[in-house]
Amino acid sequence: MNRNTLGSNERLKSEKSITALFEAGKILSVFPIRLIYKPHPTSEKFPVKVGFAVPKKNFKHAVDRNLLKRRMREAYRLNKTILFGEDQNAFPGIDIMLIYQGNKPEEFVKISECIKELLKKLSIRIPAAKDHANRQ
RNA sequence: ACAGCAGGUCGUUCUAUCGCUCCUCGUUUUGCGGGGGGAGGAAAGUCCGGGCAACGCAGAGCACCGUACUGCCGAAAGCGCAGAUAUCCGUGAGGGUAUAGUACUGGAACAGAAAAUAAAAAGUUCGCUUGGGUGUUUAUCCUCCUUCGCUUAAGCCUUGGAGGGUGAUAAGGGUGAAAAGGCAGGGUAAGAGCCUACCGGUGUGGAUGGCGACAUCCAUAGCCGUUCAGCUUGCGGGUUGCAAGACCAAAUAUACCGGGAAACGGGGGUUGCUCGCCCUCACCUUGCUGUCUGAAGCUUUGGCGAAGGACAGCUUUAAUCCCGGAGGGUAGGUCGCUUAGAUAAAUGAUAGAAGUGUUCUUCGGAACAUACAGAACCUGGCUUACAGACCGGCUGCCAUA
RNA sequence: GGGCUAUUAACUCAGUGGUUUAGAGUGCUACCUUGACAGGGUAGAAGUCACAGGUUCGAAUCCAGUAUAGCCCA
Repeated sequence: MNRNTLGSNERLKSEKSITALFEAGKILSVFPIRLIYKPHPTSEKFPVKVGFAVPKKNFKHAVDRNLLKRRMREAYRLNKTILFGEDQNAFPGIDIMLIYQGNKPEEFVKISECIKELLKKLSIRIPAAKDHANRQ
């Protein structure tokens, strides 16, 4: 049974990893959300690490930025099994950053749909990467 | 009741499911379970303060910055409360703004005669005297017209006027943001605080009230100027800030460049400067010269190009040592840090119900909306944003009911 | 989070220590010069001095507020 938790262990926190992610990551985009990911092999129990960002340029007030980050985090928490199924320990390590690109705040339903679509796209790509690694 | 004035308080609530973060207990081990805590009046802007931390710390003077009516509160503040004076807005309840001192120095565009010393362009006046002359230093009046009288006439004399010259004047007019007390009488050729009375204001002395700023009254003096800045005086201020700072861990290479190592000298510390003092031979600041760079753009591809910026030399070389730059490495954790306490940063999401407001209504209800806004060391003020609700005061002219 | 700057013509910058005219270079427009360009010369246009307040007779300038852009820190 799955509790759909999202503790701090599943959060992307290392500044080093984040810098590497922005320099060498690959981009998927479903407006108004952009997803940046980079495979990052690790032996930790929670190999999938995710971060959320809303640019200050588009949203001047901290209230709006917090609201959008909370909605994105909630949408990811409820739908993350789309990416790696029930057992994420069998999954190779990956770093993900979700960035809100629009300049108007959207409702939770719209954000949830976007995140579902993004995670589906990502899950199609990742096994390919895994196979590529196995061939080497 | 309506319209308004100032002040104060509040600024959504409940249920279910799924989550986040901190503390604690138990089990135990990358966790799970129980219990408890988890945004604001402005958390915002960072405009003033205080705590705290690092640097620094014999002393004196100067500079610089801030501030400036009075009393009280306060750790302190450019804060608050209560008041004083002046001025503006409002019918009013009330609200806004300003406030040390003026000995000295400078300024007040344009316009205007003049902008605070002085002078006087137009205007006003031009008197006394038969005349000479005086007023007034030179000069001692000149020209024209009119009129009474005398005379043949020239001319003499008288009245009035115009222009010029000379002297007096700053009242009135006009200019301006601002024109040097107001009004009346006297005075004068015309005028003027030139003189006088009253009023206003200033200084000095006194009385009363008030803790005080100040207010009221009396006497007296001279006859009275605004504003801005410098300046002076009192008071306060070391600088930088929790990304301060302390400890631990991890990692790497010192390659290269520059400067210094004589000690009559140079430099540094002393919170910015000087003296004095101390220390040191690391460097800092300024100036000059030179080189490079330099946006938009132009170009015949050579260059041109404002402001600005950077570097070097003025101060020997090598070894060695020291210092600085540069390069390389690490960029993690704990404390600081909090009865909210995170560190890519929690305080939430979904569904339903209630409350409030607006609109529609078939009076059953329905739809929409529910402000400003999110802690990052703590804290006192200020400022700015804010749907609405409540509380008790006060005011009302044009027409309040 | 904290500490600081700036905003003036299409672009890059002056300016003012309060009033007279908001200027310079480049670019733009027109004309002259040339057989024609470039260059040169002459003339001209172009500004809510970021916004909305206050002080003042008068504000690009002084005062406080708002907005936008940018810089620094371990």
